[in-house]
Amino acid sequence: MARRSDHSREELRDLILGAAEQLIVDHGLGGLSARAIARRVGYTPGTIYLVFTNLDDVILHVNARTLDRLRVPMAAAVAESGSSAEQLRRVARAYAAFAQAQPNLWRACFEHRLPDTVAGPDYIDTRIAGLVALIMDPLAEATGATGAALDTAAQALWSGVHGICMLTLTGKLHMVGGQAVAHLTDDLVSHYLAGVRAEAAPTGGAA
Amino acid sequence: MARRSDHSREELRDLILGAAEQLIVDHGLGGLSARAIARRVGYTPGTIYLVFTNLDDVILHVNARTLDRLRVPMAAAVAESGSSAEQLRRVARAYAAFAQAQPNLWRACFEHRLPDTVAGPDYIDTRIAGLVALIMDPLAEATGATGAALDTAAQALWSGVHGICMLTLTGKLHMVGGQAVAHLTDDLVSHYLAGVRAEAAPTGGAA
DNA sequence: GGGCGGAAATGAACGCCGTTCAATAGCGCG
DNA sequence: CGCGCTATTGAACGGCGTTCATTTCCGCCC
Repeated sequence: MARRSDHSREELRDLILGAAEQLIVDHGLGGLSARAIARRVGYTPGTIYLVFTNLDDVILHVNARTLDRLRVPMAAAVAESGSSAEQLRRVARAYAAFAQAQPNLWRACFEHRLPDTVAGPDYIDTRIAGLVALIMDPLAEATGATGAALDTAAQALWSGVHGICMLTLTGKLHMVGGQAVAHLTDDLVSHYLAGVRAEAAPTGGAA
Repeated sequence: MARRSDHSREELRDLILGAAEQLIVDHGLGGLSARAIARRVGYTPGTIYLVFTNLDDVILHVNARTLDRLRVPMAAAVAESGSSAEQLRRVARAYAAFAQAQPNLWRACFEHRLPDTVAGPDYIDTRIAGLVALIMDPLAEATGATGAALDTAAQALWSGVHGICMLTLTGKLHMVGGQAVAHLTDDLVSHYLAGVRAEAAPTGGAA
């Protein structure tokens, strides 16, 4: 044993992340373990700790990858032509579609909890902030909001769509008529935007 | 050892649930273990399995308790006088306030994942459905929606408020201006309702 | 070519976990 | 008083994250 550079440190890193990702895809976060990763890559558990500081570190890097992949369809949704409201509906649908297509990876991003004593790393914060940033321009255009009002709208709408995905995915939305996710996000985005606009151009009358 | 009926089965059940709840409150779901519960109640781990089928069973019963407690302020919020829109804003605030006051218990209800092969028990589904049912009447009144449209509105709004609570609590809402939870839920509820109403009484003009 | 320094990888170890179950210890009854 | 019954134990199994002394091999220098 003790092969020297069967794989470079970089290769080993990718190997481990790939194995971890596959384990999460197949069995969820709960199916991930250092020993399972090691088995998959043909090393021993100890080796993982030469490349990552601990399992949380591995998970966070898998999550970073996932957020990068999630960004692609979301960015595309904003890039396409259409009214700002349509763009926002499309982004929400893209988010929901990703969550449905890769439920275990998506959930890993939001269900993984690290010890209360340690803060999440910047490279995760940055990526999430980057996703939220995608909707700011269309949202400003669709609502006419600026400053703090725009921040509020972004947070409310983003959280709302996120909540729809989460509750739908985990089956914790117990209702008689279960609605399709895209239908729910469309409904939330459309009506929320209409509501903000209605407030901007206040009571009753035309113009 | 082997004390006979120091506690009745029923007392033991409550003892275990109380200990489990306190452990979750103090350290989150991750701080819960059969051994920790046993230590707290002065029994051995094996005893827990005489009363509950496994740890998941314990957690689910703690969650049922939590949902019962969550129901109280929510029901009070609907009972108070005020417009239906105000009632809905109050329910949302009550939900958010509970989530903030008991973050670990609230999160346990939604982050606990049982093996994919087994379905959640009815007594959880029933309780969640009961909570959602609280908002149906005011929502019907506030929006004028009925049937499937009402279901859609309930699911969208409920999920939205839930998402705000979850992302705020887990600190995964990465934005420059972090808004207070109550502000966000008020904003979402108000604007969503306004949007649905605006659609019902369609374009521009008065009446 | 031979040997050596240093680094890569191992694998055993620690203390935790959920869960099971034969063995035991104490109560209630005859 | 002693027996049977059952509530409870505690040891055991396999798995977990993590650490680190030990081993194994590579590349370099002589």
